[in-house]
Formats: sequence, structure tokens, C-alpha cells
Amino acid sequence: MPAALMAAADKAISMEKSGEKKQSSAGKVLNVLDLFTEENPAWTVEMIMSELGATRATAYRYVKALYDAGLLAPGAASTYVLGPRIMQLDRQIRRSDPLLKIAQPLLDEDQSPLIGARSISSFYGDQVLAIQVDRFDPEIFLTMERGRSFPLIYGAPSRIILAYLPPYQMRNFYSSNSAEISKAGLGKTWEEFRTSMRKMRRIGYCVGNESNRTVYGVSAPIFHDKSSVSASLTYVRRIEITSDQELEELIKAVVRAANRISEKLINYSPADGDSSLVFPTPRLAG
Amino acid sequence: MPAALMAAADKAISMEKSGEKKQSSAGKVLNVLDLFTEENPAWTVEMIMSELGATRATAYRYVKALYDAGLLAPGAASTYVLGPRIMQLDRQIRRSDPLLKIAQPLLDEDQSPLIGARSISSFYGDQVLAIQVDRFDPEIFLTMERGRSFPLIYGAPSRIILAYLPPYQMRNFYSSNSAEISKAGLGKTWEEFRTSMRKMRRIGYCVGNESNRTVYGVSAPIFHDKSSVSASLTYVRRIEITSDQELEELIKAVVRAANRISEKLINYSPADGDSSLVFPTPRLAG
DNA sequence: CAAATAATCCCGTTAATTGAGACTATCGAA
DNA sequence: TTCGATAGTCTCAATTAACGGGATTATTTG
Repeated sequence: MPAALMAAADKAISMEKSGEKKQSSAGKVLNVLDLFTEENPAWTVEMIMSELGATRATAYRYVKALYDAGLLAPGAASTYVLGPRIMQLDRQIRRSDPLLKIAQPLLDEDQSPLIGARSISSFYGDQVLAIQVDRFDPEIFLTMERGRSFPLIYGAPSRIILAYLPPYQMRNFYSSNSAEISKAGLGKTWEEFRTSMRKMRRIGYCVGNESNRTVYGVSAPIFHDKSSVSASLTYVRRIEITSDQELEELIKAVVRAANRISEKLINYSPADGDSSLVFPTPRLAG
Repeated sequence: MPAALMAAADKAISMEKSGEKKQSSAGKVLNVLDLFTEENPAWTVEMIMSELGATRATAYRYVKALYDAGLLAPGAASTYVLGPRIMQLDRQIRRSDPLLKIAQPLLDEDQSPLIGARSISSFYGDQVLAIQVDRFDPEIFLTMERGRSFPLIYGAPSRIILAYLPPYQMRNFYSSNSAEISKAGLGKTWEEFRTSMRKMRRIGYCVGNESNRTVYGVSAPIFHDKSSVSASLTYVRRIEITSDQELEELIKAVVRAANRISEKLINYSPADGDSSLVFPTPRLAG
């Protein structure tokens, strides 16, 4: 793994919840985006002023910078809301992500009726993000959705990635999250944690049903490099209709599919060929 | 329509392609996002340096600001790619947009087999953006997709919005786009253009098949206010399987559905009730 | 037409960005 | 482990832009 990625990953993991670093002006502008939440999607400039403790001129300048970039757009009643650029950028990611491009045809070949739903989750240093979710069983209830993020410790798609982290990252993660790790039953000490992770690596998948009690989620790791996890594949099936044997088959299926994706992804690497066309996968470790 | 919106809409429309206004520092940082295109999704800092003509220190500062905001993320081989925050923000929009929330159940009631696909497009001042696309006919070929934008003059979803623009906006649009308007056959003079738009308003829908020769797209306007268009609904059907009578029915269906959405959207307005809960629709005119 | 609100403009002061290059950290290979 | 290469950070003085406060313009509502 290149130096750049490791540095970034280490920082992302260790910096967790430290916050409050010195901010550039651009950083302050970008912080305005944090205000726009699901509960509070529309803000007037006056509201932004009082929230930021800024003057009118400053608040308008911030909003204007974001508006000019298309990240905000004027809404009804003199409010601003998240802008069109976000949807456009998301489309760009969907269309240019090598992982999605590679995985799609391979997954579409795997039409087993056992698969009630499937999702691809991607690793972003301190969190795991669902980047694609497909539902086949109309009765299944899913908590995953593109753009939803999960902590590295929560849920099968996250945990299988956690298990394959390089040693120093895993160590960092343990020291800043030992309480949660212990609570989740992954080990009360660093040694225990390391052992349980090694065990998970040995079997090569993770079965979970904690985030959603009605389904099994079976996750297998996806590598963009011989030794670097970048994502995970998850097959989902309702518990009530799943026999032990079917669960076994589901596990085999997800591991096989993830392996095929990994193979293609690794060969997609810049080793040979035009690196501007076949650029290294944007899947990342940081 | 509030003053804020008009000002923004006028500017967006008249400013088209003028570009090159003085940029704030935050604006310069946000410009970096423009580099990340579908053809060129991964950039090293060195590449950004030479593209921007900035020094190493500056380029790193820009990238760091965007990285801290989650808009960029480190990719493989020391590149940066668009970050997880974009997917998260897109999810937030999907979950908080009143138009989507209102339209979804109403559209799901409308299960006519005539509808091969449908899409909702939203007006953003100088462009029209597809915000939701559903395909029912598996053989249909669609150019629309969430996040894809179209100029105001191109395609049925755009044109029906164009037709309902307030007079001064339409006037602005004509004076900066008279050549394209004439080429598109919408009128060689302002008078002709105004007449053809009035005619379209009178019939209340727009049928087009220019962007995709294999299908009809039938679009009807959606209003967030008695007189303000904010979006359009489009029903799509393959031409080869569509009789004249079916086209008529499709038109009636899309107009009916769009009207129902408009009604609900208008009543959703802040007129009564808690405006923090039932905030005015973020659909916008600018 | 007048009042109210949204958004921009102006300008002296202040605080942050900038560029150049030295410096540190990590990786890959021997 | 050492070395070389590359990624990314840091320091500092000079420049440049952000900031605040208040006046000004633009647009809607009554």
C-alpha cells in the first residue's frame, strides 16, 4: 500500500472524535454543509448567521461560495437547501468507480434465489459506506441504502473489513475503541481482539444479524491489492426462510463472488497498460 | 415567489457562460472539484498543482480542505477521488426532499401498464436535473438517470418547465439563447417563442422523442406554488409499441399524476402549521 | 405606492492565504 | 536495516483576501 494511503488511513482512524483542529477559511465555508441534515434540510441565511455566530456579510459570503459551486441552491421561502451538484457528483462516482463497474456484471451472473438482497460496502478509513444495494426479495426489510455509513465495528459488512486491516491500523483502532470492542464481544484485551480477528480472517467471511434482526447478512472481503481490503460484499436473506444448509450455500456464494471481484480488481491495477485509462482503483484505504 | 428566489433565478439564467467572476479563496478550493470528471476521476496532488498552476503547498492545502470535508478521499497510487460525503449528502437529499416524499406514494398508485418508465426532473435555474428515474419496461433504453442534467431547452422534461417560467425569466432566457431556441424550432423571434410557449401552457404537457429516438417522453409540470414550476413528471414508453390512442392515455395519465403532486405540494406549504416541521419545499426557482 | 425582507456593496482594519524550500514519514528494494 | 524515492507537512515573511458594520439595491406583499 502506498505511503499516501497509509498516512491518511492512520490519521482518519486515530483522529476519531478529536475534532477541533485549526480550520482554514475554506474549511469554515465547508462546515456550513454540516448544518444541512435530514432533520433540518432548509436554512435561511439568518439562521446560518446565528448558528455560526457570524455577521450577515460573512454568512452571505459563505452561502454564495457554496451556491456558486452548486452545493447549495435556493429553496422556497428564502431558504437554502443542498444543491444539484451533489446529485451530479454522486452520478459521476457511480459511473467512474472501478469497483462498481467491475462488480456489476459479475454480480449479475450470480442469480441464486437464495440471495434476498445484496450490497457492496466500501471502506473509508473510519467508516464503511454502502455504495450499492439491490433488493430481490420484496418482503425483505433493509436498513442499508447507498450513502448510509456504519462504524467500522458495527455490522457484518464493516467487521469483515475490520478483520483484514493491516496490523498497525488494527492496533490504532483497538486503542481508540477498546470499550466498544469489548462491549461488542470482540475481545476484552488487545490479544483477545487480535485472536478473534485472526479467526475471522481464517474463515474468510462474517455472518451478522445485529443491525437487522430479521435477516442474515453474510459478508466477504474485497481486495484491491493482494493484501489491502477496500470493500466488502454482503448477501442478505430473511432468517425465517433460511435453513442451516441454505446459510452455508449463501456463505459459499458470497465468498466466491467477492473473490472473483477481487481478482478482477487486482488485475485492473496499473501494473500493465495505460494508467490513464486503466487507472488504479479509487477504492481506498484511508 | 420570494425575492430571494427571483434574484437567484435571474442571475443563474442571465449569467450563463459568462464565468470568470472574482473568486473567493473558498471558491478556488471548491473549483478543484471540477477537475474530477467521469473521464478523469483520480488525481494526484502533482497533477492538481500543474492543472491549477499552484505551488505544492497550496495544492495540498486545497486537497486537505476538501478531504477534511469528506468531499475527496485518497485513492490508490497516491491519487484522490471524490469522497464518501457526496454519497451521504445525496442520501440526505433523497430522504429530505418534500417533492420526492410526496410524489412517491402518489406515483406508486399509478400502475398503468402503459408506463414504460417514469422520471421526476427538477428545475435548478439554468438546468433541469433528473432526480428520480424508475424503469418498468426492461426493454426500454433510458438516457435519464438520477443526477443527469439537461439544458432548459433540451428534452420534454425541460421544455415543459421552460414553458411555465415567469415572464421576466423567460425573457432573460430568450435573450441569452435565441440562437439555440431558433434552431430548436421554438420560434425565430421573441414573439414567436412567446407564442409557442403559451401554446404549450395551454395544452399543459410536452411530448418529445429527440433525446432518445426509440421512446416517447411525455412531461407535465409540477408546481410548488400556484404559479411557480419547480419540477416536471415524465412518463416514457417505447414508440414501437405505442398506438395513437395509448399515447393519448399516457398524456392524460401524466397530467393527472403531476396535478395531484402539485396539489399536495402546494398544501404542504408553510401557510399553516409549524414551518420548522412542514418547511416549504426546497424545490426552487433559482 | 410604501413597508418589509433578502441580498449586495463599500472600505478600513485585521487576519489568513500564499510561495519557496526545508523537513518528516512511509514504502519498496536490496 | 539501510537507502532512495515519493507523499505530505511545516516554517516564515510578504501579500492578499476575509471580516464587520452599516448603507444600498432589489423584489415581494399589502
